Amino acid sequence: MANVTIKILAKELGLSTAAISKALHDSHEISESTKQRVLALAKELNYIPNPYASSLRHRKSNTIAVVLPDVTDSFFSEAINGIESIAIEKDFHVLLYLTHERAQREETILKEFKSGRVDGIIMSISSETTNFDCIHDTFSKNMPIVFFDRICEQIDTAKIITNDFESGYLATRHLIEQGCKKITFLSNSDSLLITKNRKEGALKACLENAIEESFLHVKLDCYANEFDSEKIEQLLTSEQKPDGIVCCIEKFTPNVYIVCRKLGLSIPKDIKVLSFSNLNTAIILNPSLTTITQPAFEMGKAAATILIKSIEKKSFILKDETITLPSTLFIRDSTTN
Amino acid sequence: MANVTIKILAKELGLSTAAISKALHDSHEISESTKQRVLALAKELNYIPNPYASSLRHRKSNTIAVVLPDVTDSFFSEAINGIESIAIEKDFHVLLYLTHERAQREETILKEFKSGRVDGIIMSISSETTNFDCIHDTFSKNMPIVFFDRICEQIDTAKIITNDFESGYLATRHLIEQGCKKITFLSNSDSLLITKNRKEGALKACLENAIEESFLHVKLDCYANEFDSEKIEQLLTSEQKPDGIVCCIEKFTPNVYIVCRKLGLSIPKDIKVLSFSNLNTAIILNPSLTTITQPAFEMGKAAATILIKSIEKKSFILKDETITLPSTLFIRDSTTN
DNA sequence: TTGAAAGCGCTAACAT
DNA sequence: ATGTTAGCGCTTTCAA
Repeated sequence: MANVTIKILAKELGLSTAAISKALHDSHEISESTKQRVLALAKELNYIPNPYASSLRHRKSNTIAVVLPDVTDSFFSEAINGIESIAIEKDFHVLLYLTHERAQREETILKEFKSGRVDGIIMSISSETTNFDCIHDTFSKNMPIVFFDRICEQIDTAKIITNDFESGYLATRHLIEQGCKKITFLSNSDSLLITKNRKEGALKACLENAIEESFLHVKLDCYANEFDSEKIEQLLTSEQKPDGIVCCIEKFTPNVYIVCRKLGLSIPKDIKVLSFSNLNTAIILNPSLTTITQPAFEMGKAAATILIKSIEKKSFILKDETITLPSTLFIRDSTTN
Repeated sequence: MANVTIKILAKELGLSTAAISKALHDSHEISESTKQRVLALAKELNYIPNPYASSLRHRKSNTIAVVLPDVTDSFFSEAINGIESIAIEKDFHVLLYLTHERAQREETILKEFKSGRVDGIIMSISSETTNFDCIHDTFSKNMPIVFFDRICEQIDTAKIITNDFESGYLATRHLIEQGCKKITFLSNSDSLLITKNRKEGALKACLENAIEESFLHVKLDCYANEFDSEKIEQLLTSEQKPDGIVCCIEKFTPNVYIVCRKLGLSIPKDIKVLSFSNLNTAIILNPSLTTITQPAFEMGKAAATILIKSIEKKSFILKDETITLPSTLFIRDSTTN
């Protein structure tokens, strides 16, 4: 691979490597005629520049890292589409790293970025992450980071989020309007800001309707499926059995549906269920699932746009700035009578 | 970023850069005591090797490319998980490229790989791809490629697939056993081998039951949602209206369900539907969806394992070898009376 | 307009 | 056991 080098072109044309390099970059120092000759030969020999050689010189890799908890979540995979659409446009390459919701993995990944492998990072932190030293450390070493969705408040950089508090509020208010009096918030984390905000929003709706006494916050483990089922079953057979559930993450929905079926609980009659989700099967679930759908693609796009801008123009500095794109509540059968 | 270099360590310790390099690689040429000193300082100064410098020397990037049509498809996102699990283990990095089912994009992406940016490629070709010159070209330049699922027969390399013919056959036989007499195969491509094989399998089942006359092959455009809906509606209101549908790709399912609902067709009573899919919401659809589920994670794992082996040991040459992992038919309500 | 030379950071052959 | 040197492929002064 990559055998045709500038050196070869130079020898072939009786020019210096410097001249070739300049010609290839359309430098004004080089005459039109030589440029033509160089371009022609480059094309003929199928010259392709070695990206690592020029990375080494430039200290720029034209590569960004995308660090995510879970690529099978529809929100994240759509966000990747958004990121990729910009990367392609700006001629950037995308390294994908998955944390699988583990803080430990995240740390290892982030440390590696101090190597200069990437010019910037787009990330959504894991549900476990509580210590931000490592993130802060690589960020403070001049590595641009843009957070999206699961942001890290403590880092003074750009953040792309949705209106989580409001979404939690509207979702819960909707449940209450549909007659729910005992709301449970199925959470994926005790630490994530988005989860906290969604929960706070939910709680506000409960408070406004004086049903905060029965509000429950139940944390499930995103990566222990059977265990989750048990926990849901416990919940739904306990004294505190809710009549309305807000799932913080789409992954919980199948278990909730299945346990309800097993227990003979009808959705939405006995219990109403709603989830944050971007799944396009939501509409054909049984019953169709009311969702809060985030603008995943747009968020990815925004994150990539800002990140790449900050990489390309050093005058553009990532401010501690939060861009909020609104989510949409799609009301479907799982919450309506 | 990446400011601490071997040179700095060398100066600091009064050693040559060569000695540092060897010490860091635990060479037997270096005394234990200096190794200790070097390691200690490296740790203290937080030395992190520049990957591009060593890539340049070694002509090895420890990076693989994953080229996919669509990251939001549950099959592909699970496959990424499998690939990533091996990449992490073997200390490889993963560059993600999406073709969005466009041959043109695929070609551009593949050409770039001649630059030496990656040591190998894992790919699943687009539904449009009919010309393999470009793939062949980069493959013949000594770039290892492993195909999975949507393979390219013409290239003499390793391929990880599932038993597509058999799956198509079993799926269709199942439909016929459930009483279907007019089967339609909703296809995503006219060229993909997997699609052809699935269809052939389906046809075989029809032939065995003498209902091949009514067998239909309808191709939908993966990226034109409304258009697909129309086409499905046409199909379901035509003379040739099937009583059994095999979806080649999960993306078609929502439209099929929705159109059926719109037309007042009951699944499974009036029409039975089945799809190739890895969605874990299949079980809670209305009705729950019968699926052929491919071992996506394992396929990704297998592809990455083989690719990386061929990168690491030059003695291991990718043979034109096909590894077939079996899919599973999960029978659910969408096909049973 | 072109070339010579140095160097990005790391490594490997060949001294010492 | 350690150092010297050259070079991976490309870019960028600076000199011609």
